[in-house]
Amino acid sequence: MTKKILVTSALPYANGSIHLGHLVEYIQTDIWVRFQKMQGHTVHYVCADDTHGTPIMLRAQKEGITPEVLIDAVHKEHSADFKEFLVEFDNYYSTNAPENRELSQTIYRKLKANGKIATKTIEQFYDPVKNMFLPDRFIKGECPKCHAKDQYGDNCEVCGATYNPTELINAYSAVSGAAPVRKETEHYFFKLSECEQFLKDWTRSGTLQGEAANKMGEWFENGLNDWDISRDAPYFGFEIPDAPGKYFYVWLDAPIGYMASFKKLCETKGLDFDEYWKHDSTTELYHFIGKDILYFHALFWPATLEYSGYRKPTQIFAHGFLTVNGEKMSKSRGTFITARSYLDHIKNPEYLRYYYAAKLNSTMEDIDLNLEDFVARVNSDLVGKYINIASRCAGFITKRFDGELLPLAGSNFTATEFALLEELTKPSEEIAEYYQTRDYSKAVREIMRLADLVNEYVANEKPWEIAKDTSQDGKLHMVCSASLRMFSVLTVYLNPILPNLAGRVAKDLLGSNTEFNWNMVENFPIKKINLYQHFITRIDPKQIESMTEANTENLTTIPTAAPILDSSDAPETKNEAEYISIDDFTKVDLRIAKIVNAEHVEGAEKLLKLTLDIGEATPRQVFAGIKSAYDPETLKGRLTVMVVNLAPRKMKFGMSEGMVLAASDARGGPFILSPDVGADAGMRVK
RNA sequence: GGUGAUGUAGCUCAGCUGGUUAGAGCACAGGAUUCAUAAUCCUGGGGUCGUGGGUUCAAGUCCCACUCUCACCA
Repeated sequence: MTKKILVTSALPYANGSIHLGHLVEYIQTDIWVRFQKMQGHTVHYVCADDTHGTPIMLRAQKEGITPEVLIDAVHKEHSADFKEFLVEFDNYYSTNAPENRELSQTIYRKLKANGKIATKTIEQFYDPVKNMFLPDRFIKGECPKCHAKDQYGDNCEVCGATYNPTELINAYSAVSGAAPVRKETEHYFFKLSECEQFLKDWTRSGTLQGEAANKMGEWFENGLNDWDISRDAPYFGFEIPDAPGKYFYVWLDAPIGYMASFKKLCETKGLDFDEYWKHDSTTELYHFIGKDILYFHALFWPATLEYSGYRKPTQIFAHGFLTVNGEKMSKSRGTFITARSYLDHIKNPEYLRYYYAAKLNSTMEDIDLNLEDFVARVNSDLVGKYINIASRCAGFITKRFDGELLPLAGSNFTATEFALLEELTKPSEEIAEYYQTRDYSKAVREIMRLADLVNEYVANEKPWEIAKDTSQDGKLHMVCSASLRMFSVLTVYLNPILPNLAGRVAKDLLGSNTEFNWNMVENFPIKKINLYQHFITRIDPKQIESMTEANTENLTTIPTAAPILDSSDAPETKNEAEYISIDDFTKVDLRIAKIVNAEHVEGAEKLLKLTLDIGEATPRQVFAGIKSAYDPETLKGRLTVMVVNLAPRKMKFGMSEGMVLAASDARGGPFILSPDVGADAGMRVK
């Protein structure tokens, strides 16, 4: 039975590059979509950039451009990244689109007509310099518990305490640095508290994974609060109808972006939008998301849809996070890898698709990208097992039989071949079920087991020996034909994961131009094969090394834009009378210093002991408070900038003969400086 | 702090409703082989299944406590 299916992946925020963590979801979804299409279903896969909100607005300001220009540039970048990773959206749109504005406002009006909107005056922090209300995460200050400086408004990263921004000591705006003031404002709320029964029923109706349903249970126990859906101007987003100066909170219009993207697709492809979104739609709707945004998709979103008269999602598929080498992605370890950086170094996106597939299941467990394992697994499974089958048999067929494969019919093969072919095609339904249930790791496991069987068959039949005896040409032809037919079966199985490779194999080797469908497991249309050429090469571990190195360097040499805020407007509020003269400046003797040694200081919480070569007879010893941000090993051999004529100072751990310069503020740091290429130890900085 | 998930060979992971000597792939060792960009095949070594209790004739598998890691919530 042909189904009509609409699939979405979560909308990436238009304020940063796609990285390997994002890709887990898009690859997971794309594999599923391709699989569904192979089953003959009608599938539409849509997504969009999530473009609204304060961070986008502030970043655009910082860069001196309009938010529209910013999100347009990011849209191009994201689209290119997805395309190269073979994530095949039917439409990749933007939440800042007319369709989304209209849908958001329509939905709001329906919610309001249904009595689900309330207003309430609340008190919020306000930045008197920037004249804007501040979200919690834009307020920083001293932790009321442990007195750590520069903590966010909601919790302390040092002691883990949680609190309200009002409790912060010496709170300041992360935007302007000014002390925030309390200010009243009227906000609009979605009365989620009235949706509890509906949501309880909905979440129990098989729409969520077991773990996700448990999580929902927790939320229900705590009781549902009304959801604040408005933000005050200035805000980059859509205005709320009949509420001047009030904008939809980004999380209201973001999921509606799924609908908007599909609506746009309907216009270009002539589809019926209502068929997919009307309240009693019989089509299927699936959202792939990360477990971090389950709250929005399993509570707000279905409630929004229900009370504005639309259909609800059929199912929500939440996945876990990505770790790299067992740890959270880290810029200092070089494991915060963008999609682009991966492409630059590893080139082949399908290796990552394969590895993710080999790790993914239907749960919300985190998956780990172990880079060594990645290399081993891709090289051994794809090159050593799968493609090797074609590689070791195709040559005989081309050289001895003019590329002709023996047809499946008749008595061309013995019971052995038929039995093995049967062995390969028999798990077709099982593998399909694994794909269907997003248990890709089991699918991959099974497919590789089959690849092992084929290699074993080839080893047993020894075509290279048969080939020596021309009287056995018939057998040689049979063994190689059978192997290649088995290879084609594996190719069909792997197609959702490796669409490009499978497509090239089908076209360039097996001479088939047919679109893949699942039935080709049984009868792949091959008549004559073409000359075998290598399709894929092994990953050299050095590529991994250079990738992590490049990403480590990125952090220290290029001041990559922190994904969040900016306080560069702050200087305009400072007193400009405090100029210094050039003479004042030249009093500071800055030199390029080579870090010849760096080590931990026993007993010191923040210090590293650096040995700095500035061209003097004996290197300087300097203690620098950069332990929190740097591993000493990574510093050795680097060039940086030091103040040479700072009065030496006796510290608890020894003399410090100068200081190294480093940048930091509320957004992070310290980041030490690096000179441009060409500078060398001892050069004066002026 | 509360809640949830997780902890099985060097690495990545399977182990369903408890049942013979705990599995796979990779890595490692030995052998075979040479068609295949050193791939393939066979054999083998390697785990007190996070820790400690308990239930049971029998527990990696159920219960309790503790602990590690991750996440969410306040």
